[in-house]
Amino acid sequence: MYTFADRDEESVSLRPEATASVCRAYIEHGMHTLPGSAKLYYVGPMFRRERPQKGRYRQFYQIGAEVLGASDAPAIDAEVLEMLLVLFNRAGLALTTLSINSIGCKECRPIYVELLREELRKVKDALGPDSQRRIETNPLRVLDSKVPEEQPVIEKLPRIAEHLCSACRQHFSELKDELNLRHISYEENWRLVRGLDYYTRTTFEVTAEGLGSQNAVCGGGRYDGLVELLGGPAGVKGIGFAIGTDRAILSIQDSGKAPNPPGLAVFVAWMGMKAYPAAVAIAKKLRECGLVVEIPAEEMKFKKSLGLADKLGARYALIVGEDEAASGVFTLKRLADAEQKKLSENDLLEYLESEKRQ
RNA sequence: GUGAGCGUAGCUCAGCCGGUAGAGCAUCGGUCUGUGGAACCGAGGGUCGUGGGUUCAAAUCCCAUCGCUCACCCCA
Repeated sequence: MYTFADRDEESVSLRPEATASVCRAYIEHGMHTLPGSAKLYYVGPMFRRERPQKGRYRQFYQIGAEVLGASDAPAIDAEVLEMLLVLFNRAGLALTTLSINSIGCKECRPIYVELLREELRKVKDALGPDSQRRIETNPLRVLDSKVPEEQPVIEKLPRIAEHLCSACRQHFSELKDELNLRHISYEENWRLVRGLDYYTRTTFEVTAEGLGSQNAVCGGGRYDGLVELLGGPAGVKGIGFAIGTDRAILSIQDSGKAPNPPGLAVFVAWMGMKAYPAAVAIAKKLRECGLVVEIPAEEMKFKKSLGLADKLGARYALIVGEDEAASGVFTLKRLADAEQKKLSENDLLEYLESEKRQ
């Protein structure tokens, strides 16, 4: 979290994420009295202080969703993941991998963490300085070390899946059943952890291609203890995710599947000042139909006009010369295949209206 | 916070051991006065990130500074 003093010496902090904020809103608005689980989402800018790198900016954007309520049914976790993957799919974010893990609860995790710490101490000499430090501060973090030399050592460490209590073990097992029910493919990653104590059980992450070393586009998990920790009612469970919007966009762009923005539909190629009034009039009517229209502000040579229409990526050129202005019959040219037809104003509007829907 | 790399035309970049800045693409005009994409010809566009230093002379060498990129750290 980035905290600093502003001009009035007031201490200001920039929010690094929104889950806690959502929990506070849940508490403040008494949402535990709402029927069923509260299903919430947010979109907004967040801030971090670290040096920027690819897909990791000091001001970044997150899209998040949270489910809060009395139930911690595995089906809720699975539904959250289902929604997330549907969203990615619709957005054209392909080649993603969903990793899941369970990090236990306040009963079983501390026991595992101690065990892990003891095992880490035995192999301390094989680890780098960062990991050595983390043995005491946050042993779980050693698991996501990227140092190549440490990998064989880490692979031999005790795994949390083998040390979950029976309730957590069952929850994780049921989660996998629920995911299968929804035909969601995933891989288990026993090294996927969260650093803070209020995180429980399910953790997950979605990674995508084209992002360098920062390849997670979404992270999330269960945080059954957080609402109570923040002063809310006991027994409220929660799960949610946050999408790194900047990274998701980078990955979509990289895959070349970005949807095309609505392009220029009609370029009004007019010739001669006698045709100009008719051109302006029809351009206005086309715009009223919701079409994106470009009309040159100054007279230009006809060849140049069509050339400009092409360069601007217009789908159609509407030709308005003296003949058209006099007869009221326009010439519409489709630029992709050079096919053109003559249409009265009404026919033109009708034709473009039907084209628009395709 | 740590490490590495990079700032030259709108974009991508070249510019060897210092000698007053270049290409491709893009833009604009012409060949071409009612039918686009091509080709050819021509034009415009730069305090070489900024400040200082060395030198007869600095885009080039030195120092500082700002910005950007990638990675580490961190990841609530």
